[in-house]
Amino acid sequence: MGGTDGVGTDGVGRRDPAVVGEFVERFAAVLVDAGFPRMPARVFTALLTSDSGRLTSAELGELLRVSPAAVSGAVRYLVQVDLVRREHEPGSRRDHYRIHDHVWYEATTNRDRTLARWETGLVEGIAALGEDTPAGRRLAESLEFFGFLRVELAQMMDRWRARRA
Amino acid sequence: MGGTDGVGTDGVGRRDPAVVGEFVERFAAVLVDAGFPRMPARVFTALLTSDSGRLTSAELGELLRVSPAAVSGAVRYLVQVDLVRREHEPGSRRDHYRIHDHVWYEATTNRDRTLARWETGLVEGIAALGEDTPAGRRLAESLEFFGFLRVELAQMMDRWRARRA
DNA sequence: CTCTGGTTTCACAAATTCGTGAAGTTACTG
DNA sequence: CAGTAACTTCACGAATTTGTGAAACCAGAG
Repeated sequence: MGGTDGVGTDGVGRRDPAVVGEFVERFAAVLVDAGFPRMPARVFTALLTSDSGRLTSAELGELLRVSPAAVSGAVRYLVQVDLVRREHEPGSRRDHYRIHDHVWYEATTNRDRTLARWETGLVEGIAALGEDTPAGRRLAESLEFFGFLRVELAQMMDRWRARRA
Repeated sequence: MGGTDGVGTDGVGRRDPAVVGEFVERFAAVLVDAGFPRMPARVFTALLTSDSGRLTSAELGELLRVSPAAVSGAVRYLVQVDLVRREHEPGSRRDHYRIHDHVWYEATTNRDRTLARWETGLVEGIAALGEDTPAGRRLAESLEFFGFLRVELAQMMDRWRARRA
């Protein structure tokens, strides 16, 4: 452990590990009851609150007091959903995990994928119910809403990018 | 059971219960791995696919093959998060549960509440980390993003309302 | 005021999820 | 070509969640 990064004193050095740790737990809890699995939520928050935005598996384990196996699983999930990138440091054995520079941008993109699944689901539903039935029409309206949402979200993210430039 | 509503033949009467039931399960599954608790997801989908958009506890139980207790719990959750309204039919013992006319509008409003919690969480985090640190700045940016998102979502919903009129 | 249909609450059992320890893999190092 | 550090996978035990049956509870009807 180099002690140069995220865990110990970094930059300004006014970081109180106890306070930060407590915050990590609180914020992770919020994510959890928004539907996040617990361990990924904790790892994600740990990364979010690291100055470098980039920690090794070992550092995460130490920070959160969990086994390497737990870190491994959580990280797999986060990479899967594109909130975290694995960085392979060519010439070292340690993997680093970096939170995306603009995480929330990525997160929104994921939302898009979920939305798409909902839409195909709804299309099936409309077929099953018949589009001329009240229920069918309700589903059709839902479908339309999601289409609308998808377009709007894309435009919204464009605006956000513009604003950040 | 009156047999007039949602469950049996309604309106056009071309509804195949087996097919619909299968769809309910599939779509509920999609909702589940978007973070929904299972039973609420099933009840919600059942309501979504009923022609009347309004079913009794008993009808839901029969439709989904679950106990009254399970329905009770699921419905409590759905009312809690404002996706379903309880209707008390003055002069009868049966409660009816109605899906909101424009469910997704309501759902978005809820999202707003969640967003607010995230924001307060982030404010705490910035305090814990110091706003002059890299991590603090990352959190601050996140906070700004969520603020942006909240405003944009509101405007978006206005546009949707407009479009539907 | 009692009877009865309907819903909710409670304690428990079943199923799932979660995290650990230990063994297994992979790939730098000497 | 070992030796070893780091990560991953696997099987298991613990804890949480989920749904059920049964009893309690409420409210309308006779």
